[in-house]
Amino acid sequence: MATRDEPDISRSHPPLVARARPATESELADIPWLKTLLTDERERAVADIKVVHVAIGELLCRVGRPATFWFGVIDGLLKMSNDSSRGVPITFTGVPPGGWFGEGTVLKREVYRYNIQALRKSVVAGISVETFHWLIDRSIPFNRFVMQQLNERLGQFIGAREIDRMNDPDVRVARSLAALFHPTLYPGVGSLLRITQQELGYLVGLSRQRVNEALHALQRLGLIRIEYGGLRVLDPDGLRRQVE
DNA sequence: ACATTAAATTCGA
DNA sequence: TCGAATTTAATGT
Repeated sequence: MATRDEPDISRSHPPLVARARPATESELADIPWLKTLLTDERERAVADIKVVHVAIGELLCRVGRPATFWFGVIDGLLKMSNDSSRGVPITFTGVPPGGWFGEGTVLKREVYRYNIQALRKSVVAGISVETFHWLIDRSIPFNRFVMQQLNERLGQFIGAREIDRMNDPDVRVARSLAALFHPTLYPGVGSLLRITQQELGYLVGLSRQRVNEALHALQRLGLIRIEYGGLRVLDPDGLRRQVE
């Protein structure tokens, strides 16, 4: 049997909160919704923001834990998976820098309904449920940002169902890339997507080799350009329009 | 699975 | 502190 090329998810849940620290200026600059707030709102939000560094493979939140934070990715890449406890993963979504998540569960003060795992060494920010609601109660731009996230994510999950059902690996990679590269939902991502072929493999559920082939196929179509340690998206719509 | 190449890190002056 | 040497990581076949 070949060496298992999955990240080790067996480590236990460390006290993330204990490791958290306030955000630096440059980290604050990477939080899209912060710019839309009024001065006093921004002050309160900034005071509440906690930043934590998570190691590769580390779990940020787990199904069933009570929601205490609204999370956003500053740097790195997270994998959101909604997998049944035994067996087949249902849905994967990548959360690149600039993406914020958990609003659904935080809004309803429920428990998390998915696992969040760091696909690479990442920097994650979070604000408390209390501050989240405080902002929801008074800032319209903030509401707009959250609503946009919700709406886009809904579309993503619907789209993910289709992707899971497609057999053609090239198309699966294309569509997954299109999902990752979503300017509205992830303003932090430029046209350059820093993701290794290995990571894409985890995300899409294919071997690294097959991903490599698929990427070259997409490059031949002029949709992307392969670069070391990542790739450049040249034609997001073209990726999205790939059909089996 | 293996060979090649890019990038990150170490180390010596 | 610079850059050459070494190690690690990613790619391509």
